[in-house]
Amino acid sequence: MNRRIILHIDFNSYFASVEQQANPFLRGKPIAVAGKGKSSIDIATAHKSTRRYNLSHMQLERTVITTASREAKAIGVKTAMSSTEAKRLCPELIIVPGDPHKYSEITNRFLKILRRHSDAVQQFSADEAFLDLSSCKDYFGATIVAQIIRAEIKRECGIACTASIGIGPNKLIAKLASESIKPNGLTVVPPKDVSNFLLSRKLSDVCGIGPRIEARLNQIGISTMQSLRNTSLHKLIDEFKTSYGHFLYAAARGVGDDNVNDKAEDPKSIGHSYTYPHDLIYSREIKKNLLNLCDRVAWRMRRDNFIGTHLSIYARYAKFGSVGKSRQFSEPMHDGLDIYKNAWAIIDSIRDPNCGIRLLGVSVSGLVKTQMPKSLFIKQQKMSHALTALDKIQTRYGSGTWQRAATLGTVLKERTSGWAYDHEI
DNA sequence: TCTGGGGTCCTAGGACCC
DNA sequence: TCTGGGGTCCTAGGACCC
Repeated sequence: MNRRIILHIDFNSYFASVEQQANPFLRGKPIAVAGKGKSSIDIATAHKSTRRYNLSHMQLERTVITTASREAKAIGVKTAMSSTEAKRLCPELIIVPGDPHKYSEITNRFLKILRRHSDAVQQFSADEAFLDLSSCKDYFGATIVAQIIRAEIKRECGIACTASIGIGPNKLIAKLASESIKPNGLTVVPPKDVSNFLLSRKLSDVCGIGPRIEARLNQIGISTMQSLRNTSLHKLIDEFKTSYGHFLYAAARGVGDDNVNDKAEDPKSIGHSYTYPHDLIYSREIKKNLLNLCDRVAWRMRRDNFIGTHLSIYARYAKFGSVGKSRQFSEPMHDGLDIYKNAWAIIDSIRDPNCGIRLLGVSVSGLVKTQMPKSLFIKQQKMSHALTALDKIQTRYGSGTWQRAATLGTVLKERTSGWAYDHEI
């Protein structure tokens, strides 16, 4: 029988740990990472007056905690808590703006370590991965590998970075195991222990059962893993449809996917969204921020050689209603202005002119990998070099140091030959 | 209890085609 | 013009993950 041994590894307080590793001043202190920092036009004014390691009041208002350090968690600061609430709870909390580049560097280092120990490594998120350790003789052998991995991470990623590890016969059990002891845990659940281990878990511990599903399960009298196991497949399918019903039935029995897919798959969509420090009211400011988002999406598409045909736009209003619309286009998009042109047509058709916009989102899907035409590619390379240089300036001097001319009080007007800037406003 | 930003997958209904 | 079945595409919305 082809029995698998799967390891799941999860960095503890990942972003916060990386920040503490990078800056000894932050070690041992309650810190939290919030927002992405320096990511949009309108954040600029909010950012200028801040000290290096704390977000301004204005930025604080509309960001949530992405990661809390161990010290902050001890005081009750949690992921997804609003920054203002976190600060109220823990006034000495140091809030650090997130730095995705820094984290992806550490993630690459982390994945490199894992690949020394298995050919099949599947990255699950920035700070989580699955490894197929079926080549180990038994669970004891896999446990030794886990200890070596942990020692290597400590040595190569830094003392502040710790990880929890779970080992089990499939991804479902391995992940539940790694989450059962934090931080720095190592939990091994061989097949003979799966049943008892699973019954000791809560419904919401299972990856795939969120708060809504949990509430629905409670409503039909299922509140524990045991009661889920006692429920017939027929009843689960009746309540949750075929695919999800089968998932729940299998999960209750510890049956899950054991295929560690080590091929990095192409993304299905590329998007950006942003919550503005001030609500966007006028068409002009919506346009300039929309163009900025479209530029960022297009930039990533170009960088990774994607074109896309499906565009989704999302807006959240100041009073918390929201609208979303998506549309399929026959002409593939790869340019910021193309995306902007379509995005504005969509948003203009659906938005409520009486409501300020709190959040704007742009996402392109229907992605196809393509080799750009050479002339276009050279042009884009020049543009990409320019943007890289501009990004560096922005990183050094703060957000808003540069922006497209079109977003400086001008709007775009369509001409027969294409799009042009026009001083309409 | 509505507080981000990056994603994924699933379902349902309508339109359209053969 | 109506009726029926099977299939696909498009769009909206919901739920989940970190």
